Amino acid sequence: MAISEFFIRYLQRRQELSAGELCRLRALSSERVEFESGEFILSSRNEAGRSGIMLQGMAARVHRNMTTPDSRVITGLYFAGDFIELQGFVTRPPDSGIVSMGRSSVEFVRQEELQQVAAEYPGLARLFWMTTAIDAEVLRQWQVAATSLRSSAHLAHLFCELYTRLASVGAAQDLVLNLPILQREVAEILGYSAIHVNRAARDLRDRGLVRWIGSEVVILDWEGLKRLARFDPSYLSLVN
Amino acid sequence: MAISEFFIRYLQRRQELSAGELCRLRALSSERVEFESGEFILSSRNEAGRSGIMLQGMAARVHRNMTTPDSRVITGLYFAGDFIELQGFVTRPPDSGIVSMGRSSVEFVRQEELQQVAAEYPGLARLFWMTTAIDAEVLRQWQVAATSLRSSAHLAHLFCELYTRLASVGAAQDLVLNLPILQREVAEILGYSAIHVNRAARDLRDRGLVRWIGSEVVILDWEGLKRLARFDPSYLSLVN
DNA sequence: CGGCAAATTGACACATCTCAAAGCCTGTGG
DNA sequence: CCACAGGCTTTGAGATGTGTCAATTTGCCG
Repeated sequence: MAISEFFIRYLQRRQELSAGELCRLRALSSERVEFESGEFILSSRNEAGRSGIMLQGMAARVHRNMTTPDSRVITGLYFAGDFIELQGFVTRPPDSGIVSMGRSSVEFVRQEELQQVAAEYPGLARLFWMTTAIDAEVLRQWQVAATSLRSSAHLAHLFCELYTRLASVGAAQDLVLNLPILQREVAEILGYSAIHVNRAARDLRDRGLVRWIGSEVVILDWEGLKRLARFDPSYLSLVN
Repeated sequence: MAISEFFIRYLQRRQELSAGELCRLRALSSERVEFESGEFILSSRNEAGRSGIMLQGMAARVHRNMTTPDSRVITGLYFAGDFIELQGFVTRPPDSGIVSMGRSSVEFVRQEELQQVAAEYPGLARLFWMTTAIDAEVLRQWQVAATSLRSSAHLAHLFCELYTRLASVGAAQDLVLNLPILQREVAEILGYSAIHVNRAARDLRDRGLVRWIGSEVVILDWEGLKRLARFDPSYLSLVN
């Protein structure tokens, strides 16, 4: 199947594409796959040598906790338009991978073919490379937030980032997010226990900033939330 | 000045280079600069549009703490052979940058020229891109360690990583590291207070694992240190 | 209605931070 | 060679943040 316009539209969030580049991208062959909640989208082995682009839904990069192997650590989140495992040249431990959070739909491209496109169009190579760099920059900001903010301010920062990212691709609006994610999974992102996430969420509720019921998160006071989280979206490198 | 053989040797740690690639790399022009302890190697503005390769010494990527602006957060360390600010397409806040830890020496290359080389040699483009991905992978592992390990085990993990990285480029041997770094700066890496780093260091000393005096760190029991830190070096993607 | 998983709350233990003080090292000036 | 000053390290005590365990409540789904 030909590659979807999603892919192209999301690339254009970051950089203008020439006519030749557009044409070459449209000639890529791809395969769309739907995933159920909790399924592995790409395992650490990445046997098929594939890269993926999120079309719908949400996915997380999970690692095994080093001391309690039954719990996990999440080091990245991916939404519509985000690349996943684009590179494929990093050796990863056998217990990390990309997991679908809720239902999701992913478009796969063979890595060889991407490398081929990158070789033909240096501008696209640069764009793919930039994607990896932005992913790393988001992680850096997570680390800065983790050491700078605690409890509810830290959770507020996550909500600010997620709303900004989702709104930028039209997957959220009017200060409402749909996050198919449990408190336990938020804990795996922030490095807290699930119970502490619950307390942080209660604090945001008590302050009248956020209402979080089930998978629906409603931001009641965007300015107040940003202020508490000291949120500055520039690290997301969004053009709009 | 022509580019140093350091650069080339360190690239070959990660991937074989063809004769053509070697030739093209040797034609790059570069400039070597020495830095004193604490000097900024690259500011967030990166005005000169330069990338750097560490030749000697140590550097850290620092960010401003979000709540206490006089303290910092360190999200990356760079040693001989490591690229710094290779990409240059990520917008960073004005308070982050690369700082020399102790004296260091850096080789600068103009980013345009690197992009040019990457456009001519897709294999090199892939290699540069891989460098960014490995940098991110190290940060992911830091995050996993930060949520999995505490206190002395966390510090032990840092020592294991640093010794492995430094030994792989010949900048450390016989279980001795020379780290021009204060306890306060280790705290900025691990996300602890300096006092807590001191207590963690005392614990490692009491266990007979590490002796850390001034800038000299001696690993007394490598196997024991690795066991405590649950260290697995595969995330560093080192070939040797 | 029953059953299960998740969310919520409380009590307590442990990890880590902050503040304060003392000890140590090193460079400087007499 | 000594005295001193300053910054770093070390240690202690108390405050705060966060984890664990247990119990209850809520919400969803059969």
